[in-house]
Amino acid sequence: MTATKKRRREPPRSYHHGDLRRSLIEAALELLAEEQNWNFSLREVARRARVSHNAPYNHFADKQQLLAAVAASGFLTLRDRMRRAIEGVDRPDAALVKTGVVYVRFGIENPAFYKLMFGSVLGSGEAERPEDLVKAADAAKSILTEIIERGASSAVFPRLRNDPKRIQLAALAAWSIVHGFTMLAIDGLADGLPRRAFNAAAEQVAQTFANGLKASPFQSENKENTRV
Amino acid sequence: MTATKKRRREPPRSYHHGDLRRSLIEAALELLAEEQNWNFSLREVARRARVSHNAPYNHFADKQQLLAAVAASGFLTLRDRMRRAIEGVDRPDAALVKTGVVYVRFGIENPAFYKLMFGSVLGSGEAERPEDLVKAADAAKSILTEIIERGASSAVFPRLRNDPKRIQLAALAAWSIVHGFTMLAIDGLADGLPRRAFNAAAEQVAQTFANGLKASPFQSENKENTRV
DNA sequence: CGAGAATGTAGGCGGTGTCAACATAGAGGG
DNA sequence: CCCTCTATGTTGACACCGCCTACATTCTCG
Repeated sequence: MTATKKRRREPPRSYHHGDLRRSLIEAALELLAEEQNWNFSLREVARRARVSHNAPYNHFADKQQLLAAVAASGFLTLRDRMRRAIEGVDRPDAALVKTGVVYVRFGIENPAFYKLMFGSVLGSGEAERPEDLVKAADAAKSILTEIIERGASSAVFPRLRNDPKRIQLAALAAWSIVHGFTMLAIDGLADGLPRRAFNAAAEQVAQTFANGLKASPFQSENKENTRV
Repeated sequence: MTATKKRRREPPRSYHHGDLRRSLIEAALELLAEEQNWNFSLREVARRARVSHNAPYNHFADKQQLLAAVAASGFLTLRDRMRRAIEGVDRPDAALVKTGVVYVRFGIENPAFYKLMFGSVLGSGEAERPEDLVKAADAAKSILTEIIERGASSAVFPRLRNDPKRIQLAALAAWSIVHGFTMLAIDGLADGLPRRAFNAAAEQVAQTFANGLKASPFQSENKENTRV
């Protein structure tokens, strides 16, 4: 163990690498940031990690698995950022807004990374999706869910009044709008905006959503005005 | 011209193909549907079109451009479906809901296709994005915008009261929530749902959104409760 | 300390994207 | 009507890729 730690701080000399798995993920992240897509070759990743073109196969079954690991790491850092953003924020509505803003900003600042997180999942009918990735995504989602649960049980979001089904739907809707907005912003399809006003717009979107949950349940037409 | 038409209905015999560009797009669509991803090779596309592996380069600068053309075609058929869904529907709120439902269904039924539409756009800082693709996406968006404009000018969506900025934002928010919901549904991240209830959930989401626009502007806290 | 599991390297195979050189077909002016 | 020009296909080649098998080195732990 001490040997491993040592190897990680001095330039990896020896035959064995120490923590190649992590290095590969980091190299992939570099390439992702540089080229803004994930068409880079697995061999190039290996080169960056100063390792033969076949070494990665000891850690990942194929390229797809590497990308999935990168994606998973993305969900985890996103979760951490959201978590840090709401430290010490007590009011659930304020927390929800902060979370949304941080989320959108993360996506806009790391467009390729963000797209990879959702894009690499594809193909997978359902089961092919690596468990780590699903877990990481759930971890990120759970931040939203927790906030909404908190608001529901403390009467800040009276519309949800502790109905677990409504809470789930509210979380899903929250994620939907924030995710959709982020994707459109990344793709430059949000033309209506003054180009630099993304932060403000993101805050408005998040704010509006929170307000929707705060409003007391009054509407008549549809019994399911639970969220949005 | 008549010669061209003839060649398109009998098995393409001659040296020249007639409408290879379209054939390539169709072949790519087939592969996309079969493999549920766009990792198929350009050469395979050429094979399906019964053409040498280099013929595509007479119509597309590279593989990316082919994919972009496929994506553009996707936006156009999506637009058509939405348009057909609201034929004869007069009330803007009802039209908005129908549009949303059709949109989500399209995404869920053609997950890889839908993801390609948004996924292939990447990399492009802004200008690399082929103009055709941008146009097609705008054409799809314009359906939403038109409905919302109609509702705004006919007082069905009083919150927007003909403020063009609010209308733009409302359209963007509408697209955001529908797009986000679709993506999450595709990725199976909408666990809260009974698995088959997507249609119902989609309708609820759309309905709620429309309701949000219909409600009269009453909220106090934030002057910008324009949408959602 | 010695065997076996982990983890690395070397080399090869079929396939890929793209380029360059050449072939054929259709269109339009002499 | 022919003859050239251009659009569109074809063939061949190159470097590179993903992934496989075989082999080498190191680590672990009984």
